[in-house]
Amino acid sequence: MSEQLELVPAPSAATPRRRARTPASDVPLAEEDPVATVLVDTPLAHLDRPFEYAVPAELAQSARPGVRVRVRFAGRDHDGYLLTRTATAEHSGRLAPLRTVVSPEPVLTPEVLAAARAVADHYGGTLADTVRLAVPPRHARAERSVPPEGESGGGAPDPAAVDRSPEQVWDAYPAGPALLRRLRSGQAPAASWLALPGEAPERDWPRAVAAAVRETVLGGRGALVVVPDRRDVDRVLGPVQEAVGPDEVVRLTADLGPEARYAAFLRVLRGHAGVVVGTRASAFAPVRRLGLVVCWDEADDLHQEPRAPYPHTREVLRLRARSEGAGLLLGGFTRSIVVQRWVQEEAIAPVTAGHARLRERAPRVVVAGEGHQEERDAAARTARLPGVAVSALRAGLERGPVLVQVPRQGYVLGLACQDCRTRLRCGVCHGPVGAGDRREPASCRWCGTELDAQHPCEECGSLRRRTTGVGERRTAEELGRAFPGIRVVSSGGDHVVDEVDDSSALVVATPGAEPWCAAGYAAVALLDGWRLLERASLDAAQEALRRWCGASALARPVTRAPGQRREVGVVLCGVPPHGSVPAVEALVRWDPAWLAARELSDRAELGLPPLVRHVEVTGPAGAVDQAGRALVAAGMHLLGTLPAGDGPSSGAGPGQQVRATLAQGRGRAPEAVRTVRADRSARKAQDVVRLRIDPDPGA
DNA sequence: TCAATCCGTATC
DNA sequence: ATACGGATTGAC
Repeated sequence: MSEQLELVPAPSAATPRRRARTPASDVPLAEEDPVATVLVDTPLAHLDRPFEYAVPAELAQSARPGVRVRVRFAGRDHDGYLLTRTATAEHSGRLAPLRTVVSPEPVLTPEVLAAARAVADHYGGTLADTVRLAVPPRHARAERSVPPEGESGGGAPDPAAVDRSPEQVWDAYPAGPALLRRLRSGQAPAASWLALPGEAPERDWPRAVAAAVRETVLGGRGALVVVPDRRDVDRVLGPVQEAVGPDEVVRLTADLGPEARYAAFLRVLRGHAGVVVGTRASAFAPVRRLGLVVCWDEADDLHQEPRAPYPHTREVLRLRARSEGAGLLLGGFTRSIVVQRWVQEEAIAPVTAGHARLRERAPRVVVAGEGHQEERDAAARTARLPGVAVSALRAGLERGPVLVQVPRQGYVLGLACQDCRTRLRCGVCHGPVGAGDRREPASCRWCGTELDAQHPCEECGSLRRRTTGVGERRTAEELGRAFPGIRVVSSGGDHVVDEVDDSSALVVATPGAEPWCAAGYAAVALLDGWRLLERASLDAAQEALRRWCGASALARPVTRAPGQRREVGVVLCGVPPHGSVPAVEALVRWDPAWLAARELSDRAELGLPPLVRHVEVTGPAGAVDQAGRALVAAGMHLLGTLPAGDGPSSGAGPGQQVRATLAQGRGRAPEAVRTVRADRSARKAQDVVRLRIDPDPGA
């Protein structure tokens, strides 16, 4: 027994012996530039600066700027990026050697590094966090499968091979031709483009994007197109490939999976493809000689990155365009308040259609309950599907598919009495009772008290209930009955339908899940408008208009013989008369810039974001309070603190989730946020606190 | 007076 | 997470 213990010493016997640290002098170092500055991948905000390492001779060739390396840092191995090679060190102590060069691929290009720096600075975040968003995870097999630089394919496209579309898509916009000229000639125009609705497929927005990309590529530069989701990528990809040749374009989305995603990244990095079409993660793609960045539907909150430092696509692209001398095209059917501000400051130029052209293209919008014949019909205003909508849909169905937009997803389901239809109220505080979805128990939206199953209706005493605010599936069933014999297509949530053909069908969809229809919908009904308008968000009006316009723009292009009355294209249901609701008025007049300008001036008067940079702090009350104080000390001022998150609240203790909003005062927001982040990380604060600068109000 | 231990801070 | 330096403590 004892003999065995001696032969095989217990592990503990070995531990007291200090592991010999290899001094840098032991290893022969690179003769030229033996010092490397390394961006160490650590989440610690107070260590957000490059560190210097010695370059062993055997890594002298492979340790080039931009490569991934492994280094010993704080007693542990960390990943990092080699930033520079220098002859002498700034650091006075002894330098640890680089452990390995993970891959000789210089994945962090100087341009992307500069962009990441600018983004990190703008958002008061760390460079390491930002680079993590910019460079996809390595995949060794993909590295072998993509041909090396300069080999096969690639190169500039042959201008003669590129099809010149007979259609001049941008002629509809007075500033359009100049925009294309400047992209072609290597300049850096910046534009807010309000896309025309009701265009035929050969000149709709994907074609316009493709045309702008083509001019850029023909001018010898690359382009980057960022859209909100996968479906939009699919819609843009074809026209762009047609415009510049299929080999010149890559699709860069997270849903490709790690290998395909890294392979696509490498095709861009190694210069095989000069054009990228992707979702927000592709905003940092290392496109060479970047000449154009496009952000489509820039007001969609999918462009807001949910990971620190929470950059917004339009801001990443603006910073990239500025540092790389590229053109900037921010497009959509509507315009965000942020972009409206840039337009008014003349930082970017508006690219919009003339009035005549717009009048010709915009769908005819009717607000249910405002028609003469319905003036006295109270039911028309309150009915879910008023008579005007039914007749517009019925007429449309004779010519093709019709679209019904139902704003359900993500909104609270209400409960009402089955017998008298009175809205159910909380027994404790009289707040509205509802549930996020059918599986969730119903609770009060104000105080969180769960609904007592025995709580009788306040009006009639009944215990029977029905849900209000019906989901798009049930709406589909109901409408199916109202239009017997018609095919019903339902799209939303986990069953999104990408496209429908031009045959008659009743298409019921939630906002953002509307199937694309190449021929255009023969009619569009927007239901339950109040549901969008009543969202408890600063930008409810803007967001409502964005969703209405998004669906309305899918309506069939207006074709009308001279003198003939325009058909009803869009029926908006469930809103108060439009004179009093700006978002409704903006839809009817198809004037998104007007609403954006109005919202912007409202906020200017109140000193609200985005005119003043602001910081949102979310987390446990105690930690948020502490961070808030630090921000106030750094010159910000507190606008307010609200309970955060849905569902039953857990009382008012320090652990309660809250959200504080602060506005920039004398101090600069990024520095203030950086300081708080560094401070928290140095103190090893354990609470999860999220600090966001200028977050999208919808996200 | 010196070693063992604790604590705060930097991490190359 | 460690590792290190300086301060503190405690035994002689």
